[in-house]
Amino acid sequence: MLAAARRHLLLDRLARDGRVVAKDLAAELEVSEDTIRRDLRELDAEGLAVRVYGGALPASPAVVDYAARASVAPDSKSRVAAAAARLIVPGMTAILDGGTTALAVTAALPRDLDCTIITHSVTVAASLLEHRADVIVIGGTLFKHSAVACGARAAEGALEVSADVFLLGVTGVHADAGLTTGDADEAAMKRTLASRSADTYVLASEEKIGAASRFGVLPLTEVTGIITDADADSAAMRALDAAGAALMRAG
Amino acid sequence: MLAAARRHLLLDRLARDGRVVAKDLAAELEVSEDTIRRDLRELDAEGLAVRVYGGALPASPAVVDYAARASVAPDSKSRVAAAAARLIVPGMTAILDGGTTALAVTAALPRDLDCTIITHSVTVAASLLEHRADVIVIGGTLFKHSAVACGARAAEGALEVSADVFLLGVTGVHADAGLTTGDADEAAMKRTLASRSADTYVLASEEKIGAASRFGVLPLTEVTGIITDADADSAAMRALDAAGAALMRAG
DNA sequence: GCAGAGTAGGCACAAACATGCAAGAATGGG
DNA sequence: CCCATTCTTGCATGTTTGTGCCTACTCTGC
Repeated sequence: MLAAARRHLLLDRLARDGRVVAKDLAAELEVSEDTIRRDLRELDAEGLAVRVYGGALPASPAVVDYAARASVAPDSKSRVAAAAARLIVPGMTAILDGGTTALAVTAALPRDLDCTIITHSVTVAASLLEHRADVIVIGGTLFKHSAVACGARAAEGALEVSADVFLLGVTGVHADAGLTTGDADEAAMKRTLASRSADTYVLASEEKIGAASRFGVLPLTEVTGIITDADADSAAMRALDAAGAALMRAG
Repeated sequence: MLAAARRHLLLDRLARDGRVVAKDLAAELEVSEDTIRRDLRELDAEGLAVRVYGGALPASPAVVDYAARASVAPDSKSRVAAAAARLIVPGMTAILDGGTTALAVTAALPRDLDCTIITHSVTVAASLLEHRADVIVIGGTLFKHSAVACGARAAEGALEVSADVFLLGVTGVHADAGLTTGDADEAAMKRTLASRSADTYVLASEEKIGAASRFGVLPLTEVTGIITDADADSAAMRALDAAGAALMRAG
């Protein structure tokens, strides 16, 4: 194997796996670890990778985190996100809400999926840069707490789009209070987005079930489904079920 | 798992969950608690986390990026960015372009500065989340290469704003070709933004001087100033000076 | 102020490392 | 076509780094 081709492969692996282990690659390419180490040292010198003890990491920290996340046991948030990501199929147009669970959806979304994602969250948009999906950003005044565009201009922008599915993030899913969040403006924005989509699914990781915040977004029965991995036998889940919520099992 | 990747993961968890418990992470990553504790101790020493009894908490963001900045020599880009950031004074409304140099401006901007920043870049908007500044995002179709909103909707959004100063990023600053960039749509967007601002300054780090790209943005003489730290005696800089460009020394 | 969890420092071992060297392959001029 | 030069690779070397375990100490909640 040519040395240059090997370097190229190392960079490929860095991009794909988010890391390279000198020992493993040496075994795989049937060269000595010294050779791999030398390659990595040079890639580091060129700024294309970062040499670390045991191998190398990509020069871009974002890729590292992506890979690190994928290598550990998924928590409630990522299980819900993975289930939600499966709802987005090729050719579809989806609206993605802001918040950490929506961000987890972008991480769970296949990078080569051909679809259109509409979002009012700058962090969600930024994390979709590495994806093939078309991204449409809804602008407006940035609400710092959850990194989403809000206000009159954002609401106006939301009215100009429409989608097949809306993945809605909330802070509380409660049998009596319904779907709630912590900010009035944000609640209005979420309502507007829901009205622009054929279907709406709620991203409800464990800690949201049974919780309620100050501002109502929608009644439980106004959404297509509530994606959660909370224990179906818990009191809060039974209450939701009794209230007519369309609970969907994640993971 | 590579030790360096584990550190990354710890930082990621700190950012996501707001805390790290040594015992839990040791179990999750299948290493001893000692190892996690050592990692946390080092992150603390680097100022990237704060060690507490039982685990660690995130360091204040201000300290974190001070630590990050201190570890690298300021390059041309950050010198230009620092000079540009000084143009933004309290009470001002500034438009920030996309690109890595504009991103460096956000890093150079004091976190407690009271101002309004308008941007069509999602990465710039995301990095302003920790700042006191009001942020207005211009939405539209995301142009992945430079992480900015482009297209008809973005142009429309740009026409609705106005500002005191526009910090313009380009890929080429050339005596004959003027200010240029690599995409036609982006060039048009930059022109529109310039028309909405009283003053326009160009972020021209070293490597841009004397370079030219395919699409023209503006003639050299149409901007208020060109901020650069390139050698004033170089041929390219002399040519720019002769062409009537208002060169401003950075650093 | 006591019990139990958490911690730092020391120790030992294994893995990973840089370095120098020599053999072999590729390259380039004569 | 051949010889000199350069580049690459693998190996042996002594060194450094990361890790787990142990012990003595410290912190926290009751």
